[in-house]
Amino acid sequence: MRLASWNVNSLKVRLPHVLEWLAAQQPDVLCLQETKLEDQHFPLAALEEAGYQAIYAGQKTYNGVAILSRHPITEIVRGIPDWADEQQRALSATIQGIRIICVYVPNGQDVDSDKYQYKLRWLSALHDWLGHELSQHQHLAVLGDFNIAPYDTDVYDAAELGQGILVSPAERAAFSALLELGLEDSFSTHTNPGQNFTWWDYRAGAFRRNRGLRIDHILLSTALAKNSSDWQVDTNPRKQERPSDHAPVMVSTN
DNA sequence: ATGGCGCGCGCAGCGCGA
Repeated sequence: MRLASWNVNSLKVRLPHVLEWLAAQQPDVLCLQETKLEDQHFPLAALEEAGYQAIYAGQKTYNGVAILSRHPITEIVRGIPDWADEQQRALSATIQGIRIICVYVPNGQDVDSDKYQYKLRWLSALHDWLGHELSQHQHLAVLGDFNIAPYDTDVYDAAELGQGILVSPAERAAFSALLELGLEDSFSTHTNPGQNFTWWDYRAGAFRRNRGLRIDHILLSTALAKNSSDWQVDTNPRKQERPSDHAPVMVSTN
């Protein structure tokens, strides 16, 4: 199974890129974030034409997540169970025996903001939920935009970013706590040392200068990680006209 | 070099992302 994740920053605008990427890479599963579409506007027909089933939890203007799959999708759950959240940031389902969890972790805006506190609460709720899910599903994958760069090697300039959002100690501790549940960061498992960014600011030529961050992740349960291989980030979509600011990431499992 | 880009909304300019 090839599992992938991509923050598309508007599925309406990025649909041609998504269709092109699906045709080129043929993932079994693609988790999307920031679809920014209400469910009645989801481009289901075009994706089905491309050979993908889809489930989605969207809202107007902001957020929104979806899971595309070439295989049957069952046990669909919207949001984090028993945790009230008006923002559409989580969607899960079982595909080919793998529990797939698609997440769009809040950005946080600034460490002094209410949005940052919401981000930490959201991560805590995610932690508790994943603990339960891991007790139910041996083969589990969490894919998405985590808005956390786990290590200084995951940022273009650690000194410049300081202890702001995306790299603050509390966010990194929350990320580590997810791994301690029994999840492996598939990047760490398979990639040689070096920078493999997944996001670059639209401004100031950040992509051209490779001033990016690694904030999109694929976490695999121990049993699933054992037979996984080939973590990749595909920077080709980021080079196109009107790209998403994120690049898709993917990993293979058996 | 976070004032600089790109998105949605909605028709001007703002909130937001990371």
